[in-house]
Amino acid sequence: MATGRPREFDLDERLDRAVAVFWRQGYEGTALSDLTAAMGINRPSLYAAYGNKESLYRKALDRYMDRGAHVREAFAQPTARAVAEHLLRGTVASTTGGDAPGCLMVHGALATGEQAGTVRDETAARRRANETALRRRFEQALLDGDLAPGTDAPGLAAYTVLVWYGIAVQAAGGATPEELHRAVDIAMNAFPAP
Amino acid sequence: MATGRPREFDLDERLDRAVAVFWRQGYEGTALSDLTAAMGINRPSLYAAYGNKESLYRKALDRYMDRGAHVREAFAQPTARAVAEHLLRGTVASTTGGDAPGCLMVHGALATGEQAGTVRDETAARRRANETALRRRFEQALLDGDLAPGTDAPGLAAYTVLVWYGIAVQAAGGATPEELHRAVDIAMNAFPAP
DNA sequence: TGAATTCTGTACCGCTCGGTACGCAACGTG
DNA sequence: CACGTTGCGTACCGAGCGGTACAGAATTCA
Repeated sequence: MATGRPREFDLDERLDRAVAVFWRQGYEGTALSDLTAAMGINRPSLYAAYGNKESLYRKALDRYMDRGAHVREAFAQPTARAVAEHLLRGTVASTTGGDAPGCLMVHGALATGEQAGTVRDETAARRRANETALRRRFEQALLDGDLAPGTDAPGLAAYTVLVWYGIAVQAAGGATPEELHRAVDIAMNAFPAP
Repeated sequence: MATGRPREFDLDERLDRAVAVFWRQGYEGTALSDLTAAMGINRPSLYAAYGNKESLYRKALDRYMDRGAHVREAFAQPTARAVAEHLLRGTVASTTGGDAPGCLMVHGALATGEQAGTVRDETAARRRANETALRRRFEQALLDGDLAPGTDAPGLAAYTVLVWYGIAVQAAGGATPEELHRAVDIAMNAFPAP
């Protein structure tokens, strides 16, 4: 069986560049020509390797979440409070650092036209998945005795992601890490003490 | 002096419909054909009355902020804590009620392509203006003795808008008012007590 | 070396985008 | 009623969109 001409670029490395573009410009603000220019490949190569624009966006979302190391690290923290603080501090860092401001899961496709409805829903579903994971973690903390009995774990999860995504919005608008860390200082006061 | 044929529609009433479309779909997700269909006017009428798409969007932003009664009401509350709580409760109501989910100032143009850069910056500037206004209100509260001396008023303002915009993001993803109110219950714990 | 297979680059497709030219209709004024 | 002025509706514009056909180049296997 013949294998054919080998691909001349690395799939993941070019996908990272696509992530950066979607991150900066959102799904609808990104044209295929933006993607091909940033990725350094031609259009047919893009289609052969990643499928159409929507499919590429989904792959970019996957890649983005896989690379969000601070989220995994956060969930591994020993206490609910540490989980939340690690998450929020890490979010400040990742939304104001390097590639692009903000968070792909927030402004990749927050409000869109009808055509991009499935993309918008998919992005929203991933945000909800974060909340669900956090709620489970907090419910575990309740069982562990790490959170006081009677603590509203779902409410706490809703509150935490809300701050999370609020950070992303403000970062997209040019907020500085210092400013956001001060806000996180205050946000942590809402958390049960220990 | 001759006055010419009178306009056959009400400027503000049709502008409200444009607000609803931008609110639902964002700036880049909204085509002119979406606007003309929703507003019930033809394209040349739209251009004559409101200017081009970008100009219409700005007018929609103005209209949206003018109609955001809960924000004005919030700023008139007697204490800093009441200002914040009124603001957040009102945001929950307005982002999950009637017209469209979320907040135009958040997802009207959060991340965009280069073409819409000025629109994105304009929208971000309005978000910053909210923060500035809130900071001033809190600094006044400090002078009033309503906030304890040494309280971080800018940080508190940054925190409050962060929760504000976080609510908008979650509402856009389909969060219920009950869920968001529970999160606000917790968010208020971060506020200095009285 | 030749056949089969796969990637690359050019050049193109139909469609929709934001924006406008132009002729007609509706008004106030003389 | 004639005129100037303004809004309305149709029909159109160039440009850019997402997506693809096709021919040539690069590779493996027989």
